[in-house]
Amino acid sequence: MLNSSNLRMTRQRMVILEELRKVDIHPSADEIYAIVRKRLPRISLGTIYRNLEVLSESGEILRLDSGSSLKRFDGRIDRHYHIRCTGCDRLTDIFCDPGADLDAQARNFTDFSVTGHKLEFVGICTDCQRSAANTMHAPGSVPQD
Amino acid sequence: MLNSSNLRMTRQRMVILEELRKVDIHPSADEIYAIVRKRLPRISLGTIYRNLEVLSESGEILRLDSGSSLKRFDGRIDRHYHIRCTGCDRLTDIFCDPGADLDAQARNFTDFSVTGHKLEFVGICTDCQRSAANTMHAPGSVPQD
DNA sequence: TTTGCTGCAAATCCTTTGCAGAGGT
DNA sequence: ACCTCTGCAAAGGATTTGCAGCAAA
Repeated sequence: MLNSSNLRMTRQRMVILEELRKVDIHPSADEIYAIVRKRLPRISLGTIYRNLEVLSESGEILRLDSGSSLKRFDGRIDRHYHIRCTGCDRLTDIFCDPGADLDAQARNFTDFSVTGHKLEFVGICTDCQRSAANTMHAPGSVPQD
Repeated sequence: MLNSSNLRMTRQRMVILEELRKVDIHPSADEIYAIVRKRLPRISLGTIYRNLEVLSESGEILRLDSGSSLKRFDGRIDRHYHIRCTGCDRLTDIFCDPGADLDAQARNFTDFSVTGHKLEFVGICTDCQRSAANTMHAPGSVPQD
């Protein structure tokens, strides 16, 4: 999969990927650093970050807690969800409630005491749809799905 | 609501709350700083952060992108969700699929082109349930819900 | 041989904190 | 008056980046 671009499977990249596939603790970059250092004592944290970036870009691993890195705040405290635009990172309210019994369903699959969930939709806002259409296609052929 | 604790409604806190209720852009701390500074030019970023903390603790506003602040990585890329323990922040896989048509439902409530969603459950893991029980109750009376 | 990758260290970004004085209640 | 809150500035933690040498292909 890496071969597709001009990416190289270096020893460091290999070990990071192997170790990440071994564990189920969903480690942070720092934890991965600690784990990988047992096999490659001279690896640097920068290399860890750069490879996690490459590997998640190429789909070999998942980056959790994604979306924008900075916290956002909402003056509305009534129950609603959000949808984030992958183009401009804008966050918009969405007042649907598709997950009425999400928690109840989850309880069948875990021994956690389930107290709630966080659900955020991802999509492309109308502005970004428009500018993508203008840049890449003849106007009017807006990609819908 | 603030009156409940020994909290004071200062001018700064007031303005932050007012401005946050006016906008729908879900601003970051920095954006709130910029907005509020128009009315209170001498306010500091530290004050913004401290008040956002107080206001979200007391339920006046919502803090989005919550959970742990550091990114985590997953070597499994097959479709699955996660559940995070509010006690120890541990992240665990959960292989249920309650949201088969979440995206489809969301499409009825937005003009975004919906491409997906991020769903994370929240709960208390068995370890933390146990230690809470040991600390706060007689053993055996584990709080279930 | 080419050029992507590495280690190192400095830089950057976002957020938190210590302190002495200001201001709610 | 009491004690929380403020502005300021410095510290903190996580992540990114510039650079010269190294090593996949």
